Amino acid sequence: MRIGDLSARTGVSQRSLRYYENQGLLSTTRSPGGQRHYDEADVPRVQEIRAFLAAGLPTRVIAGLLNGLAVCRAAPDADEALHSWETLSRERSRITSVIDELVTARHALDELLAVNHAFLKEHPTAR
DNA sequence: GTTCTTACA
DNA sequence: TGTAAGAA
Repeated sequence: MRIGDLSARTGVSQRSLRYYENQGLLSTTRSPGGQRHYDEADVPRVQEIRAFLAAGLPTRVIAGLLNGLAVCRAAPDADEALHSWETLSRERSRITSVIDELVTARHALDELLAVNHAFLKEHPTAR
């Protein structure tokens, strides 16, 4: 499929898709005229890229993760897959830490909101 | 009509 | 990342 199709199917702009390719996150095949061609597997791949990007990972890291993912899928029991597996596992831990920090931040905000709510309850005219 | 590259806001 | 410009 062409870039317009992939864009429509993933909701990701053509601009971003070209950018992902430049960052080494996506590989494409070119038609004689120079047009990019994507295959079905690129749809879920773009979805993964979006998820990692949303998780705050820099494109450089994502490129490495995606490769590791490919390696593990190709030969789950190969030697090379072990290193990739560890890298992926490490990244999972990092993301878990970030989530924990976000949850903590949310708790803090909840408390501030609770205090503010209590204040307004005491002084209805304050607002 | 769709996509490509390059460049600018 | 959006958008514009000019070529393919």
